[in-house]
Amino acid sequence: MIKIILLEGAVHEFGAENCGKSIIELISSIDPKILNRVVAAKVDGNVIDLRDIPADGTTVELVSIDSKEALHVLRHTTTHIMAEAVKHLFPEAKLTIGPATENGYFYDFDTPPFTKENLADIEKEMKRIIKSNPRIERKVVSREEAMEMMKDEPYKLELIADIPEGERITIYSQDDFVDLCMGPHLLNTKLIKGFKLLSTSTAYWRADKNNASLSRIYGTAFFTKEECEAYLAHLEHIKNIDHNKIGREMELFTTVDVIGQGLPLLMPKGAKIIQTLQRWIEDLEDNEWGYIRTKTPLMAKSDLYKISGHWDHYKEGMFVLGDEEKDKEVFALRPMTCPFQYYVYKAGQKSYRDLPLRYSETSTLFRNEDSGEMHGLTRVRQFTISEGHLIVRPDQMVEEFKGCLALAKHVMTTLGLQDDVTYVLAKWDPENRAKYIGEPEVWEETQEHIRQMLKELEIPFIEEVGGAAFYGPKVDINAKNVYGKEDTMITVQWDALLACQFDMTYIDHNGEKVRPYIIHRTSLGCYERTLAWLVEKYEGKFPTWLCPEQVRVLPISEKYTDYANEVVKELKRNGILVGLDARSEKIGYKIRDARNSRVPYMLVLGQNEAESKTVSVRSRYAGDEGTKPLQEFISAICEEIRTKEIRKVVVTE
RNA sequence: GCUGUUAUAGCUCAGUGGUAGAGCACUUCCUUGGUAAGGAAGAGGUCCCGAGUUCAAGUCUCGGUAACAGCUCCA
Repeated sequence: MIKIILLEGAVHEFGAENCGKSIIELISSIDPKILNRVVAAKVDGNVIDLRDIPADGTTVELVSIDSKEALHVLRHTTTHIMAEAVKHLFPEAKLTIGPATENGYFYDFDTPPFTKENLADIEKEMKRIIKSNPRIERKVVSREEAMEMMKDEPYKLELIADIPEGERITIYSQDDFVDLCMGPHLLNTKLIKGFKLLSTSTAYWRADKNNASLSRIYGTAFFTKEECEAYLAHLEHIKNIDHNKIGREMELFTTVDVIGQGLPLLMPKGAKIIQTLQRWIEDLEDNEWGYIRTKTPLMAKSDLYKISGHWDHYKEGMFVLGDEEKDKEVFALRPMTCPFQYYVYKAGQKSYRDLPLRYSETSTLFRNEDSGEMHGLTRVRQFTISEGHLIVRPDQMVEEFKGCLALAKHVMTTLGLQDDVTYVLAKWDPENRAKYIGEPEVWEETQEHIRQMLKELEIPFIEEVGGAAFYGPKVDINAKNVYGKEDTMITVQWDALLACQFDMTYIDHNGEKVRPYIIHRTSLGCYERTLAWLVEKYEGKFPTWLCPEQVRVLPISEKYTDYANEVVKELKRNGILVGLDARSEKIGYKIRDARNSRVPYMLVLGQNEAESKTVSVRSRYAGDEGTKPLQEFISAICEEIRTKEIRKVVVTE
């Protein structure tokens, strides 16, 4: 017996006499029209092809065109259509792989890079193919048959050779196009209503840079033209909130070719925001979370890095000053702060009573990234992090680690980013023990401790096998940028090992020298990267406490410059970051400029205000807020800054 | 690091071998009491850097630098 669950939930049962029929045939016997709204099927949660023949006893669920899985199938089929079009226009191009992705699909070809014009031609050919509505066929074949069919496609032959013995091999085809593929695919192309080729690039075969460089085409597809257009509009929108674009427009940072790659210059506004963040973090750590501050050198002799292991394993990533052959001493700019803080610890004998010691430093680091890696403020060669090392007794480890997570959560929440991050418990890989030091039981126990802490702090998290450092598991807090690319913002790492490497000890209550444990952690992570993230999160409209300009004073004409100056002085006296626009243009210009600068409050001053000592407030949160006494406005904004309030931007303009 | 695209005024860009351009911004003057744009005049350019081809290079060729996209990498 085979059960088919229809879209509306009704269950159809087929007797044994129907075994051997494909899902298409089974559905057609109920009502052929169902096929217009179904693109695949699911058995035990696995998406399968409608051409498949369900085994006796199977329950088959249909996948409607409204589902996420359906979009995946649609895109997978679209990429095959694209490959067919490429084959028509570039018969010498060799096929490799072409999967659907989160937002679309790509296909890699071994052929010279495509140009923009090529893309337009390919798109045209795809339209022609889709219009002709070819039937998409599937064949289950033997390995030999597959190799015969793919004999002119060396990459496909390589893939066939990798298919495990006994696994089913399927070939999909439409028109003259034949491709090795697991499917599932649409039955024909008439459901492809909206599609677009987005960009070209190159990629390595099997993601290995030693392999051939392939030409990739990215595209996307939807079941309706409207959805496709909406997605393209969305792409256009995110381009306009990319920190690398608006961060420059807002004059937060800039780059200069003669200064170098990955070395952005923070301009006054960007520097102000980072200063606000830094003062907040330093005070928070020192006054409320028990940290003590260090200030250690930005460079050291090679000797230090030889002890830490960086000289042997990370020299390529460091800026080395001097020539090992010629110079007596060679220095390198620091890529991390760990050993510097360890030597602060080692500068005196420590008792178990001294621990935990929570060292923190606003630390500038230098990493010589490969030239293609730099991006805006998120991937740079010089950056500053809130780096800390907690030297603790083993029995304090859990509590202190939990404290670091709680601090990280507090920081995220204050910035309004708590819901935008993914907490990742990066674990060891028991299958790859050579990569890690320590006993399996200790790893499992430590990981369970961390799991427990995250649960107690009510932090949702995912677990990732193999992401741990060689010395211990860690929690990474990751965030996605506007394009969906993930970066680590904050990390808290468990380290029961490095104290030995640096010969760090304390005297325990028996009077014996023992090894402390170490927690490597950041509370806000990299300031530059955080700024980038805030820009994208708030589209440049930061919470008031972070704004480099919190209020702009706009006299309605030059007659009120004196009163404006008075207001500016009073705001400054209250610690408010204020700008004055005393140009002689019409007020409309001034308001436009303040809005473009994303200033949260504007005070529009005219005769009535000057006489009655009030201000007309216009804010990005509520539009025109009316006229109020100056002191009332000051108290309100000071309170907003003090509490670091995050107000929702109301679009009134 | 790899592949591709790009680099012209503060910004966005036009300019396919023959006198350096537009819009916005800027400066000055006039105008202006209200929410995306009043008028006039003016200033502003080693056309990224270096070499080559040419009678002649912003334009063609080569090398470098930087920005962007993707890949790879991120101890």
